[in-house]
Amino acid sequence: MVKTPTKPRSSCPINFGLEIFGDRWTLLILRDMLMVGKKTFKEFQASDEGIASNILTERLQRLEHCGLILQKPSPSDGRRIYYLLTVAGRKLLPALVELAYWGATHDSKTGAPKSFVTAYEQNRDGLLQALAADFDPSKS
Amino acid sequence: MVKTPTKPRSSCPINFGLEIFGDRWTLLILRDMLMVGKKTFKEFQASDEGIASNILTERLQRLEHCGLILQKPSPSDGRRIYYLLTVAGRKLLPALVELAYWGATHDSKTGAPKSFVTAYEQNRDGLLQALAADFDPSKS
DNA sequence: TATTTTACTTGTATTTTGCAAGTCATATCT
DNA sequence: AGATATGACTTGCAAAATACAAGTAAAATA
Repeated sequence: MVKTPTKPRSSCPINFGLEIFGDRWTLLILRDMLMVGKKTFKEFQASDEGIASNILTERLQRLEHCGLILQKPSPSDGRRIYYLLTVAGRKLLPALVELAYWGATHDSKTGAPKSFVTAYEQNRDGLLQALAADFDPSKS
Repeated sequence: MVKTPTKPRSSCPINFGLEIFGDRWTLLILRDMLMVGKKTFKEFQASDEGIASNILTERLQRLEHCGLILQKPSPSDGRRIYYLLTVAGRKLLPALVELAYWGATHDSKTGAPKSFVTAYEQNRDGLLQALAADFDPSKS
């Protein structure tokens, strides 16, 4: 059941984002797509955080509904669906990178690699471009 | 009742942030502090989204618990508590700005001022510095 | 002293989430 | 071809989070 779009609480641009991914799971899916290159249900399910399948289904549908991702069946395997980012979805990369940098520099037990922090601090633009190029779905 | 910190789902730096503000309300409070300059319970409650008082109380306590904000009683009015950002909290500004820019450029009905989008596109660093200076709690 | 303001607290109904198990179409193995 | 496995869901139910309305207490103002 796809959630019928409800009236936004405000016209704030941050609230606009929160109404799409203001929960504990959606941003993790976008992270997996934007920064890890994951594409399938199985791959998202396999992430460390352990999302439940019903939640994953609901979030993927919502993201598609909101125009951040789209489905494309695998040409080689009829069971497999590729979830790919739209242009709007890909534009979230800078926000995700900022969140990742904040977490990497404020969590004393972070698992983020030092290389990420260094890359951000020395050449943010280069990091963004490299990540954008790595996981560009137009190359899949 | 302050939520006792539970074991993180993963060591991902994005997940670290989500466990603090991965809900529909917390980031709005941080927005109000970082970009609007709000400081009191009453001011947060007055925001367009209409947060319930019990939720606001719980979120303020959680943010304090996580070290993103702290309380300081008003010197002039004993009823009033100022909620101020810590250094860690202030460092979330770039992430908030990215989210705001994304929302401003992807919501066709956005209430974000054109000047914000222009300022971001022409001089992101300048915008960040201006916002940081405007709402620096060390000046309150 | 009486009223108002600020920051909560309490209670209850509703909604969302988490977990386990099951379904179903497609694919692979023997 | 038949049996088994895989990928993407669906269902049912308990637990937790959220929304809404109302009430409380300390401090300030009239």
